Amino acid sequence: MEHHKHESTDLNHFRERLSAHMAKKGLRSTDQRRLIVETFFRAPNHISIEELLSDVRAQDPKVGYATVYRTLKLLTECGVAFERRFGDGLTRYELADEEAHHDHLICVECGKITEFEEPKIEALQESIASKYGFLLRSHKHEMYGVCPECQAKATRARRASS
Amino acid sequence: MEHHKHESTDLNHFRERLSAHMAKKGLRSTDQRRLIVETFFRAPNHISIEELLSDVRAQDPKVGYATVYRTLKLLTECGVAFERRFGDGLTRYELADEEAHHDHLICVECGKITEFEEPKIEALQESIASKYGFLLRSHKHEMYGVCPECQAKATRARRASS
DNA sequence: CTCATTGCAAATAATTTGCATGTAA
DNA sequence: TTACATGCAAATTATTTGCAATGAG
Repeated sequence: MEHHKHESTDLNHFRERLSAHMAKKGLRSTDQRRLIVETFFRAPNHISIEELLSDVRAQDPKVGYATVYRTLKLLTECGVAFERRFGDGLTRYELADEEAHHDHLICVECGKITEFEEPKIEALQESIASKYGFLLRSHKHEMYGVCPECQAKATRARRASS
Repeated sequence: MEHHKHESTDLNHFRERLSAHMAKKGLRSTDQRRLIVETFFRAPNHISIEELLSDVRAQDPKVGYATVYRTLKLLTECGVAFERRFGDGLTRYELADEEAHHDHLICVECGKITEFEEPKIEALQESIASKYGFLLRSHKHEMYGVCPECQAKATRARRASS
């Protein structure tokens, strides 16, 4: 069940946000940037630089590492992408889709990432932030545990060894 | 308001958890390990390896980088410490104090970290985990925003420039 | 005695940067 | 034509590892 992030998302909104940011900063639209951005939009969620680079190189083998890093930093700065760091040592990126905001359940055994949404938590967050006088910009909520499959696997292993 | 993590915490509980883990794995108790562990217990929360190393070296200048890394990894493995990665590129450690569990509000301007606790969110997390069949181990909940001081600063700056 | 541990330095890994060359605007 | 952008390789940063010497049990 590979899921792609654009299914229900208005990408033009993000394209415009990026153009606005680039215009304001006097940055230029290049073949590489367009390719990287559109590839990112089409990619599965939580993509790493490595994975994205290899998708990009499938279309244009000459694109360099640094350009992907620089472009993703650009997307992060203008609020089109979020950086995420789960337990493995790499940074992953996702579309900054505030509307359909989701958080993450991460299996500590197999690394599988499950997304969830809980409006009640979102509401509580706002009330906590205002209690401390914070102006909320974004958040990260990650829950670590053992997924059903790995629990079953562990049970089976225990049974076999006894 | 520097606050230290041992004020209300039963450190012996953690010392025992560590000994048990070390006994089970046949690991040895050395001067360096004891020094690093006790220094960590006394340190302010969210300490980085660098900071911890410098505290440790104030007591014994010969202790090496690698030993601190190795010892903190040990503490993490046996559930005495948690690793945390906020926005800056370094790993910070905190006591795995599940009882007085707190989450974090991080100021995106000045980096200040404020801790908060919200039992209602903890409860909701359990219900979400069980909905997906996950066995919950731990979680991270970080909210990013602008702290009251930085909001005031921004307002002042705006006023000055107009 | 034996094998884990240490400190050091070298090795990795992820990310960033300097620079000569290319190219939007 | 004028900066900004690119690709490459070298530099940086955080962390890990190999190894000879040390020390715990």
